[in-house]
Amino acid sequence: MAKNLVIVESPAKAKTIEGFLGNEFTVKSCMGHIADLSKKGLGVDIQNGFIPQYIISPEKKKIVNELKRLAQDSEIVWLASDEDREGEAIAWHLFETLGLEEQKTHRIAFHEITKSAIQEAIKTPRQIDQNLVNAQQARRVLDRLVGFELSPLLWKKIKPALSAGRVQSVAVRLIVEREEEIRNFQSTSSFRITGDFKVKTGNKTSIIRAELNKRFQLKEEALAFIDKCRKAGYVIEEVETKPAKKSPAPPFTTSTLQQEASRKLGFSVANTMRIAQELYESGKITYMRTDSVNLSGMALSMAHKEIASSFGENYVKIRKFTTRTKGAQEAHEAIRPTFAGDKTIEGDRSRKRLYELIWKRTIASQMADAELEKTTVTIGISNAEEKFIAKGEVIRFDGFLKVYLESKDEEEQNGEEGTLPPLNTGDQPVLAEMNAQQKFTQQPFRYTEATLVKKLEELGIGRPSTYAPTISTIQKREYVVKEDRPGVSRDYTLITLKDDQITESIKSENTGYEKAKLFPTDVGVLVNNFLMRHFTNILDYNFTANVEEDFDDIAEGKKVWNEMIRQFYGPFHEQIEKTLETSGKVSGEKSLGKEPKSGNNVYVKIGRYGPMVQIGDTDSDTKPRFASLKKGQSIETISLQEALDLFKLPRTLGSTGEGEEVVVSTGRFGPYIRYQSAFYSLPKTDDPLEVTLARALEIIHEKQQLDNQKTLHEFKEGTTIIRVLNGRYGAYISCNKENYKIPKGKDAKTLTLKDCQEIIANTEPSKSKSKKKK
DNA sequence: CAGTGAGCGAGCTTCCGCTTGACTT
Repeated sequence: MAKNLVIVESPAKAKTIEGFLGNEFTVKSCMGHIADLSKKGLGVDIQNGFIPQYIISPEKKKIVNELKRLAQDSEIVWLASDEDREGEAIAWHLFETLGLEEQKTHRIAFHEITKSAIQEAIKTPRQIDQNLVNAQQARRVLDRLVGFELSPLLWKKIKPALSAGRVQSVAVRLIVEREEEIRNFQSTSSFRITGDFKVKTGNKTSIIRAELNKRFQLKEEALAFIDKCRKAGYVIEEVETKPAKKSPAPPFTTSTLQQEASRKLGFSVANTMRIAQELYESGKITYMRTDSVNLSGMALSMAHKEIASSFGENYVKIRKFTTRTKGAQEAHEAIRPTFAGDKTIEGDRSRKRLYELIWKRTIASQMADAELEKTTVTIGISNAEEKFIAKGEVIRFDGFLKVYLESKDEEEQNGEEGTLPPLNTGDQPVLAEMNAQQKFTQQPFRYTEATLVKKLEELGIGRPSTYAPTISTIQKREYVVKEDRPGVSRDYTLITLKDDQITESIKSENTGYEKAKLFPTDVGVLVNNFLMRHFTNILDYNFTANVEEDFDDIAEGKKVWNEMIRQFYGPFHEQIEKTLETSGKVSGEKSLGKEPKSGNNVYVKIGRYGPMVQIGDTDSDTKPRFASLKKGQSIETISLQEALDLFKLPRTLGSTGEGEEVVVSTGRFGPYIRYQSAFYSLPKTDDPLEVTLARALEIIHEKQQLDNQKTLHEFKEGTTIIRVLNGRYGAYISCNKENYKIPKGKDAKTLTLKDCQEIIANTEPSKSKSKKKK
């Protein structure tokens, strides 16, 4: 038995470190937090100084028991969780839970997984920093109080199973407000003038494109200008050449990796994290949940060597990047390849692509600046004040551009500049063509998952480990949806001057096309409005930044943690109580008009199961009728006619010879046909409002035939039916809605009734997802 | 996997931040 037990957070890390330390050391991982607040009630004793009620997380019990056993047999236990707030709390929970003794416990930390860093850490152990632990307790308790008091309020006032929290509610707010900006956006247009000029250099003629330094609001102004230009001459008044340089972006953090993988590879943030995890576990990259842009000395020298040997020493420039992110804790290195010499790796396509992205970004970050030459040419017009400006760019030294250039988000994009031929002041270019194109101002951009992460990080909200889960939570709660939306065609005016002829034409362009963008739902808007009205302070974009300052004070011992919580909780809880009393149920109800044939009122609102239409009032003699809105419909935009159309289902199509009714309706999973108490999904090509009895029977027949192919055997035994079915993972036995695996060595095709009964008697039914709850 | 929406009320839902499970219907 080793004399020393080292506990780190991640198993992959444990494996690496074990190799660095001698056989006197056993290295184990605790897999993150081992204890958390109890989920029964608030998990916080509010009456007695907000004392947290911790329990060992059920899924960690096994690990804790093993660590307990190992700790008892060790002379020294080294708590090597990350050096940040959460890591300190993990160390403290380990200390408490494993029943460690102070003399035999050392707290150590390292920011990079290298042999020297770890040996250095072992030489400088310290005690657990209780102030830092208290800062974490304050963070944890605050989040619990906010989440577990706001959410139940929403259940009472809006609908069940909703949620709210310090992070997710702000994420939803950003999306709701962006959508409002877009709805209120008024597009204006102006005319942009470009001129294509013929220039002679030596005996070669080339064309350069220049843009007028003025835009015209009105078509008439643009026309008048162009008309004037028919008689004009042009002269190059100035050629200005300036050197410029471009520098590489810093190495990846979690947030920038998610952004760049989204822009360059089209990955969702969850996908990026899943693949990065695989790369980490197989030892290809360093830890993927980090807010640091720092690279270890070893990484820098590896990068140096790689760049020098691939591109030459003049391409090397070792740089130290500093983090500017709010609240960064920098417990890890930046995300980088473990071995800079591995340009690529084995593995599937997306793993390879993500790895290469990380490799390029890391290498480029240690390469020389690119040196450019920017040229601006000013062309004067003989009969007008305005000037045409042509811009060009030449790369004199490519530097890091040889490897990698960071992509830009939509809002940052502007036109690329090409090269210009050599030009001289006094040259007289000849106009080949001039265009005035009507340009519209661009509406604000909707968030993608990745640009939302970027925004959250700017606001200091959320952590590398929570960006991806937060994005999926707000989608799971159906506050926002990620969707593609087709664009609309828009006409614009184009005026062209060519061969002394002015022509005017109307062209059309596609605008507003959206791919994988985040849109708020009706429920998202309603919940946001409710929270904004009653809990403005929690939804404030600066709320997190403000409480983080308090946490910092606690960490430095300048504030008492539960005193800070008490000051927050008093007014917060009062606001909860007040809202419970004063606010009625909120449904976002909107009147659409009246149903023509009955004269009853038609409403749209949020009900228990989401957005719905209601015909008739609840206090009238007849019961109102209800129908859910379809996917893609919204309270905001639905018309009276669309609302009434929702009541055309269910439709009875008719009956078959056996007197069984065929009914078409729509459910949670789309339109379906019901016949003999069985369900048949309607193909997308069929409209449930139009489908005929004949067509429905055809669909039923097709499905039945498909099922027959699926069924290998069918045995009837009294009332129970035993089937041998072909599933996605091979053949299995189905009986009384339970499924049974067929043992290896038996051929499904030759199974008899007796065989099946034996299998059923001897095997546990497979767990089905639908009934894992007690 | 598929009918819901008034009322009655039991019993359920929920936070953020650390980390990887599991074995497929």
